[in-house]
Parts: sequence; structure tokens; C-alpha cells
Amino acid sequence: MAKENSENPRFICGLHATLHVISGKWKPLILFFLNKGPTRYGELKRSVRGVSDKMLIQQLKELESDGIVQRTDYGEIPLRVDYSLTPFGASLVRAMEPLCGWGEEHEEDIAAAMGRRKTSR
Amino acid sequence: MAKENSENPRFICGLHATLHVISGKWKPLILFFLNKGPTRYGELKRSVRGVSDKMLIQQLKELESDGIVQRTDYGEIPLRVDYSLTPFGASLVRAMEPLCGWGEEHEEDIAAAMGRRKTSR
DNA sequence: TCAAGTATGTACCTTTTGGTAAGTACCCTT
DNA sequence: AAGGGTACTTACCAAAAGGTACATACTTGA
Repeated sequence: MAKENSENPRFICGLHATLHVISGKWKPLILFFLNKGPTRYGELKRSVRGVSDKMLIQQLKELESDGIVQRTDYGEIPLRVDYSLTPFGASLVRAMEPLCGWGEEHEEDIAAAMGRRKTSR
Repeated sequence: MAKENSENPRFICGLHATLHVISGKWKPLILFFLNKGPTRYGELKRSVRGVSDKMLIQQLKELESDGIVQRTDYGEIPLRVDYSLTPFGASLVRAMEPLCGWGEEHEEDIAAAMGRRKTSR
């Protein structure tokens, strides 16, 4: 069991590709909220506390161009647009879950380490 | 099944903690090589093609202070130091695997998207 | 008509991250 | 004594990421 991955090749390229897609200060948050269902721009902005319009739009555009998120413009007279996860995006979110789990399980250790880093500099 | 995660709280904090730990241009590569076993500094440097000493050391120090990696100084007369994953680090690497798998499965889509981004700017 | 709300765009600046290049200190081989 | 290897450290600089603030264009309600 532990032997299998001592030689595993399924790591770097795949991981790099994935990290390329999810790195960005607000992307995890955005994915988190979109995971709950399609969300209008304004609603999203209120959910993701602290983002500026520039950042929100920028990250959404990147996620969109990566095929993770879908923008829907309803073409209605008072502007109405929403964003949702594509099936591709949903599969990404599923793959992210173990990482979330790990982070949660070890939240304290990590926080402690972060503290140590801050003070030791 | 699909309903469970529509309200799941196990996401943001855990994910943020994890991303804090693995983000850094060379960290995934380093983790990849250390996953194969303890590695001496110089060996690691030759493996992680393109890193400078400054970066390698910096990222190793951060991983170490986060408890992911362990530095062993053998105190020998011609300098001899190696780095290895702690059990904590090994658990992280395991949690990262689905992400790697996802990236691999969709490498082409991602690459295509990256291409599109480059050209559309 | 004025304020507020919708969803963006853009200019400019700061912070963070990473890169280059050099130095240190110690040792071994030629 | 010169050159190469070990494992770092440091100063300085460039690029990328992110932040602030204001602008746009259109609509609705007061």
C-alpha cells in the first residue's frame, strides 16, 4: 500500500495543472459558494466578503476561461447575470474535498505553524 | 449523494489552510521528490530542475516550519544534511493525490484553456 | 432629477513572490 | 594553491498578484 506511491508518476504535471486553475486569492471562496448553486454576480460579491469588483470579475473570468465556471447572461432589461459551476468545475470541487478534509483535520497544527512563522521572523 | 455537499461546511477554512501550506512555486515539486524518500540537499537541487539555492532553501524552510518536512543534519565532517517528509507531510501528500488525478485526467482541457487565455490577452 | 442598484472596465500603485548573482565556510582532490 | 563539492546566506532587482478608487451604461424608485 505504501509501496505503490513510492514510484508514482501521477503527480507533478497533473498537480501543476490543477494548481494553475485553483490558485488565486479568491478562487477557493468563489468555488465554495458556486458549489451551492448558480449565483448572481451581486449575491456572490456579498458572499465573498472583502473582494473588490475588480478581483471578483477577474477571478471569475479566469475560472470561466478555464471551463470551471459558466457565466449566464439572461439578457434581461435590468442587468441579470449569474455564475455556476460547469460539470467540469463540479468534478474539480469533488477532487478538492480531500484537501479540505486534510486542512480541517489539521487546522490547529497549521495555524500553530503559521503563528510560529510570523513570530520567528 | 449530490445533496450532501450542497450545504457542506467542510470547505473554506480547511482548504485555505492547505493552500497556505502547498502554495509556492517549487513546493509541489519538492513534495514530489521527497515522497520518494529522504533526499540530500544537493540531490534535491539537481532533481528540482531550475531552482536556485535561495528558492530551494526558502521553500524547504517554510515546509519545515509547517511541519511537512524534516531536516536532518548528520553533523558529519563533510557537510551532510537531508530532508524527508514527516508523517504529517506524508498525509498531506496522500490528500493531494485526487487533485493530481484530476489534473491528469483533464490535462488537455486545462492546457487548451491556458492556451486560450494566453492568446485572448 | 437624484440616489441607488445592476454588472462591469480601467488606471495607478503597493505588496508579494520569485530570480540573479554573488559570498561564506568548510572540506577533499589534484 | 587551485578547483570543485557540500549547504547555505545575502543584497538587489524584476515580475506578478492584488488593492483602491473612479468611470461606465443602463434602470428603477423616491
